Amino acid sequence: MKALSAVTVAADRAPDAIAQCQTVCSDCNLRELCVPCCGLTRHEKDVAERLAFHRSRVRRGASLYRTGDRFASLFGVRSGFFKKLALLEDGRHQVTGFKMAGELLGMDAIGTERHTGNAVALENSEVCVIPFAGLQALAQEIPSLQRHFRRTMSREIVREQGMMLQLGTMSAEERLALLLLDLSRRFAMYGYSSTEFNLRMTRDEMGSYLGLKLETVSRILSRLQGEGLIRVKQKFIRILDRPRLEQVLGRRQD
Amino acid sequence: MKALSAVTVAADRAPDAIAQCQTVCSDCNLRELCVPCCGLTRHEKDVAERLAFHRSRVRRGASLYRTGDRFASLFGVRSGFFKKLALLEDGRHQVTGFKMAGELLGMDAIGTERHTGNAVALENSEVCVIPFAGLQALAQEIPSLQRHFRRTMSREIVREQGMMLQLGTMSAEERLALLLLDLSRRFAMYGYSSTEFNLRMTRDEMGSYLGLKLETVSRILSRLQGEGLIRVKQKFIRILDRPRLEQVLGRRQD
DNA sequence: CGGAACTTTGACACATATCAAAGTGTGTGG
DNA sequence: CCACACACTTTGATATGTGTCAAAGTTCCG
Repeated sequence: MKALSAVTVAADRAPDAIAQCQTVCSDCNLRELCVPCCGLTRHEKDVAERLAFHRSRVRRGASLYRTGDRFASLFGVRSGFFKKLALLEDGRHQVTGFKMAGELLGMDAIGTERHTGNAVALENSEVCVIPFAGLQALAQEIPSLQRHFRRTMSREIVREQGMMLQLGTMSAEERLALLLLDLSRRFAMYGYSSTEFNLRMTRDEMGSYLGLKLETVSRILSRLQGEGLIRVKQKFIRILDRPRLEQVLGRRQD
Repeated sequence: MKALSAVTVAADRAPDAIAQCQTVCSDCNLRELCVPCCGLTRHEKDVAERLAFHRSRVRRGASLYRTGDRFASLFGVRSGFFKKLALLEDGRHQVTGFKMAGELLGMDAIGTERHTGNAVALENSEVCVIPFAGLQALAQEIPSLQRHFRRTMSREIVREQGMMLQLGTMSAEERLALLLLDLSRRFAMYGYSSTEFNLRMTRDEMGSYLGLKLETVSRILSRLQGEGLIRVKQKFIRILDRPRLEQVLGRRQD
């Protein structure tokens, strides 16, 4: 895959795997989501030495992986922004999620042999490639890692399923509020501002994710701005009145 | 849990676990979905002897498990019909799927410690209780079982996610066609008629699953009947023109 | 037989999609 | 550096699908 051909920067300054891993993870914003390096004891970290990591750049518009690709690695997003796509049988496709720096990509494929969707960079990005075979071998020896990993994976599945479930019963306004608050929370979690951020996706991509047309997305954003809940200027979003934005989600009692 | 208190019939005629398991599985319609008993070699079956199975009845309207219940067992549906429910934070709930004889229930909880949803019997049913701890121990020793199990689980997740994904972009008519064809396919898979069957769920439950109101479900069924695609009489469904019903799903080209 | 639960159908309201056109921003090549 | 093309966004007018409310019909079961 072209996107993964770039020489890793980390390899230059860190000749052996563990040093590299430490370099990667110490100043890395993957935090608790970085499965192999966090929550391990000294000894376990030694064992982790066997895992070979490397970084890789993905240019805007390039795919990190595609539907049907053999599943070999997980990807930690070090910087940048991705969308996940599902291809429907009839050739159309739908955005199934967004991933930002600090989050893991590729878990959709665990259990199957192949990736079940595409991951496309929405801006020039950098990922940490985590070979799954090595990770699994490691997990055999370190039960805490096994647990951590299973928990992360299932949380991911529950979160995404819950999201999709809810979307089915929500109005367009509720969907937008949910997306904005979700992005806000995640930006905050990884150390960015929770009240101002730039959307990396287009209205069309938001709509695809939320099950709305791009015009509807645009209209609702304008409406939320008109009501003083947010400020919108193209891709820039500022949350002006979080409580009321949360109320949009809260006021559904049937 | 009340629902699981019934004395197992199988235990009476089969004193030891393996004999019981064979009894259960040989005339059981779980087929390839019955994780522990299928695809095992002679030796592996011996190992499987350790797994204690039992059967249990669940009366119409009773819960097999509830949200938050400690996850201890998987359930193979031997006979009957279940709906799965998700409880949304605001107290409302939504049908997330239906399970018929031959299918597995409880996989939603794997990875977490607790069940993430309810399973309610829509008619008097019988399940095969599969203790997960034993299953997992067994899987440690039998790699093929491990694989089989992971594959079954991930297929389940992919199928359900795909379903929910698609629903988001479909019209009411497409949703109904999808549900009818899905049920038809599954009835056929387990040896029942694929062209005539009785729905076990109400219009309201179909609607909850499909993201539609019960009146809409009723109207669409009437419309499909008017067009000669199906015959509807209350809960009875006969598929009259499968090709055209499939076309309802196929004619979505954007 | 009577009541409860479920289903069907109609009239109407409303949210979102569709179609169309103008506006804004961005990158590229001259 | 400008100009042009292209991609994306906004807004309006209108169409359409589904929800809502209401009432009558059906089936089931005590």
